[in-house]
Amino acid sequence: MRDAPTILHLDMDAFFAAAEQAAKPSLRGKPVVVGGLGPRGVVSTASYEARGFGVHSAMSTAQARRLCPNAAYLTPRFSLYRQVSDAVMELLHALSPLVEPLSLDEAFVDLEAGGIEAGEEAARRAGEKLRRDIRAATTLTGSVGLAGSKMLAKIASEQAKPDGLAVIRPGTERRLLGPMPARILPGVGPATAEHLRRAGIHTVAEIAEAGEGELVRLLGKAHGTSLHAMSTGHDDRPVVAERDAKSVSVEDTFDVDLHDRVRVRAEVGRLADRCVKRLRSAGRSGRTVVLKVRRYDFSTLTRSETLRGPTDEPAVVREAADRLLDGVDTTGGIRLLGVGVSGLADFTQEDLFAQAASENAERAESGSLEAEALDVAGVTGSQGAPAAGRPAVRRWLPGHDVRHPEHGAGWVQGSGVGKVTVRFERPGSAPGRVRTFPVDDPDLQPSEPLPLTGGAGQSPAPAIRPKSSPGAERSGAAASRP
DNA sequence: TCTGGGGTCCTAGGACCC
DNA sequence: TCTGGGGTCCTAGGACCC
Repeated sequence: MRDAPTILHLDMDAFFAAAEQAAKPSLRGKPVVVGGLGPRGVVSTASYEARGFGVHSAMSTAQARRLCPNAAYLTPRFSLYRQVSDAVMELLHALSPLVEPLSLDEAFVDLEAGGIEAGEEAARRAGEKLRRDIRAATTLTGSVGLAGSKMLAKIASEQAKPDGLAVIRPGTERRLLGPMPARILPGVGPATAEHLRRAGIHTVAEIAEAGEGELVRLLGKAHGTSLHAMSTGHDDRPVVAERDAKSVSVEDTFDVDLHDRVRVRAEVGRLADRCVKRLRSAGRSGRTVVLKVRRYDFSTLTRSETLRGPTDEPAVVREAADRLLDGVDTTGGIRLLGVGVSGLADFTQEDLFAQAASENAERAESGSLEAEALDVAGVTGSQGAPAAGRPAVRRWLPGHDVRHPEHGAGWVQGSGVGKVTVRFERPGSAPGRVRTFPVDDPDLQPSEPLPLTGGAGQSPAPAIRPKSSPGAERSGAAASRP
């Protein structure tokens, strides 16, 4: 707890959806939903326009379509979000060396460690300047919360949304928090809220009144003590710079439940390989292999095995996952499979040789954008990956970038019955026109996201990273429907 | 066509060791 | 041959977060 609001929390507004609207002029001012588009997909982010129809994160995409059939439904493009995120994080580091990212679009900053004067006015000035800089560098808006602790800074940014800044003045926290529902405290999810409700506790003030002993009895030692402290406004957690990951995992939900044991085994093998690829690219190895299985009825189980030492060998992880699968009953159908590695270590000496070899192999492989497009979608589903030997049909994922020698840069609006429709526009352009092509048109090529600023001219080459540049003021936000 | 994917932290029980 | 009290590691599950 600090007596000046020197902890800043930044939260970008509707991040994925806003990035898509910035990249696609025809979508500005329109409902946009980013998420999984398959039959079992869920919403990652809904634009504020879509939220007006009741669409929100974690809702099934099928339900979102019922609520808002006219929204643009797009698959996530993490390379774009990472690009924008890097630019934002760079601005945060300009404020202070002590930055704790929570996700691509959210972070804490310790202003005190950045040498910013301890007082409300100085904090406000820093926060407003940050918001201006973010808008200039990315065209996107972010909301800023300022307070004397992490918890309060986060609550403040939530109150500031969208596109605002809020300060919680030290000394006012108990009065402010007291009437709020218990759910606003970090760590109170659906289960804990229900638990508390059954004990007659609904608000933050009631948590404080219940007392630490009662909360520990209700929720356990760790949860109870921390929750009671939070309810009285006490939170001494420091801002800590990014920590090393403790586990790496990949998982796939299938469009249709898997029944064939052979197929299940094959999928586990693929997941193990993908997991190891990620492990290696992070320069890590791990000791415990975890298999995750979700059955047809959504019941979920995990099985794990700890090896004698850390590994980053695909064969070792695959075989461990395979052994774990032996002990799992798959009758009735499998909805999801996952493979993870935990107990991470940095590389051991003998790993280094193998690592160099595998990285060479990976570099040779990484040339294909199509491969990446398939991978990013995480689309396995009923059709699954194309069987070896069969030519892969190009999949045009809604929202992803393409390039055409005549029409230039555009994005996939939809595809089906052998056709793909593309809207030709780019971040700095006016809303563009739609054209239709055969799915196998050789002129149409998948492409990388263009930067949101700086590349607004004719230059076809995407810049490495968008640098601070105001760019042309956007116009024509209310353009024709897609 | 209810319920993604990537993480973190905590709890609890059993094995094993001293 | 009737039973104690740790500590650490491993496994499994659950809650939560974005």
